Amino acid sequence: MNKLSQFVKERRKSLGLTQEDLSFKAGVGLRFVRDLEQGKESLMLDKVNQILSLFGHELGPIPTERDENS
Amino acid sequence: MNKLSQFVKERRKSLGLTQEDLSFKAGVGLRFVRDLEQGKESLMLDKVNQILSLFGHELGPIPTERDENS
DNA sequence: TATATTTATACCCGATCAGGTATAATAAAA
DNA sequence: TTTTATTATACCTGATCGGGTATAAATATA
Repeated sequence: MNKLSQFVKERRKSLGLTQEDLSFKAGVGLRFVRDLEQGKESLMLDKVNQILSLFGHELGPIPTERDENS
Repeated sequence: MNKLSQFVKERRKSLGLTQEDLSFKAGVGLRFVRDLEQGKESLMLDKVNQILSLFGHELGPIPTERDENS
């Protein structure tokens, strides 16, 4: 479970949507939403963006996680 | 040409690397680097991250570009 | 408890990506 | 200019993603 999957899961729940609801609204398959929330690494960029757009977000390069305790 | 492709192209050049150099260092095919820099939308998430990691970055959800002039 | 809802996992298959190669176009250097 | 290096585009193929479906597990509700 990575940051992306956590982000999606949290946003989805905060909107009171099921995975099925989200897949429908985003126009992707239910299986894709599941793979995403389960932290699958090999996903199509554009499909992920279809989902993130529902949350007003998109994928972009961000500095790699620095260790919090350093 | 989107933000991601611009980011990669700029970072690559700032390091004085050719697309071929980058593809080798990242462990992806040359064709992939080209598709990426050309702004292809349908790319594999993990492959993109292989490249971004060389720049100390990774893909993550960012707020969708708000219009600068509003 | 039992029942319904939601989520997780596994399989099959068409569509498509990534790699490889070749060729063309562009840019840089001599 | 010619030559070289780098980038862009097109084709072919194996591998794999995403959709659909089914089933199981987990969670919530009565």
